[in-house]
Amino acid sequence: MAEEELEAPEIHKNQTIYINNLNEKIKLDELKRSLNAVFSQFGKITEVLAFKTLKHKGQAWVVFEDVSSANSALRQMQGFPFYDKPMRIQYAKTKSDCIAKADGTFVPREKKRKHEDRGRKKRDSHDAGRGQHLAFHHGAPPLSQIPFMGGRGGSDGPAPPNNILFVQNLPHQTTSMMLQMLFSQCQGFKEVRMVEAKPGIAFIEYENEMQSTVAMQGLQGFKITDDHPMLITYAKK
DNA sequence: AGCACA
Repeated sequence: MAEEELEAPEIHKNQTIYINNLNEKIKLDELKRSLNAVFSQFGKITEVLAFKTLKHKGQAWVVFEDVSSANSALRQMQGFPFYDKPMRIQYAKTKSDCIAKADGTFVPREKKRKHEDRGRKKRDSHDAGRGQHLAFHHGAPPLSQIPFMGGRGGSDGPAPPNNILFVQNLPHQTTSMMLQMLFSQCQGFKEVRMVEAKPGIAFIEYENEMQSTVAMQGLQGFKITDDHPMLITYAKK
């Protein structure tokens, strides 16, 4: 008895993760860019998918090139506060089309045909247009501004730039000295303020917004410990 | 809650 939760060895892993409990107020385009921003630290992302239909609101699929990336993303970002809601992450149930296409195993699903005419396999061979995906520019993050601070304001969009940054998801043992060492590397650094009453968060002040923005982009998702990628947003004014 | 490939 008393075996510590041995994770079932038979979870069917997938290089695609399925995320739900996402903030539904966020526009799809922004949501996908933010997901790309947070998850690209775990490996190359092939595609991020999200839909706005009723059945699919608040959910997204992030397709990695490797299962190992998906695996660490799943474990490390589980419950990560994202637009003020903890992400719930699982492996996707099925292989993503873009992966199947690269595999050569893609078989176009027929949409609700009553009679399946299985006699016809149109040009099945190995067409599959390989390499038509890789939709994301992971090498050069397009995040001129990382927008997942919709949270408190939600519908009013991302918090406006601020020379003060708000950092969340810090591990408990974080000290202001650690943060100072990290954030003082960026131009314009002024000071770190931690809130004793609230572990896990900090405020980092820069001389101006340009500088705080650079720092945010540079340190977004930085892990002081392995299971706590920091989430940096602009502080509310 | 909700597992798709628009």
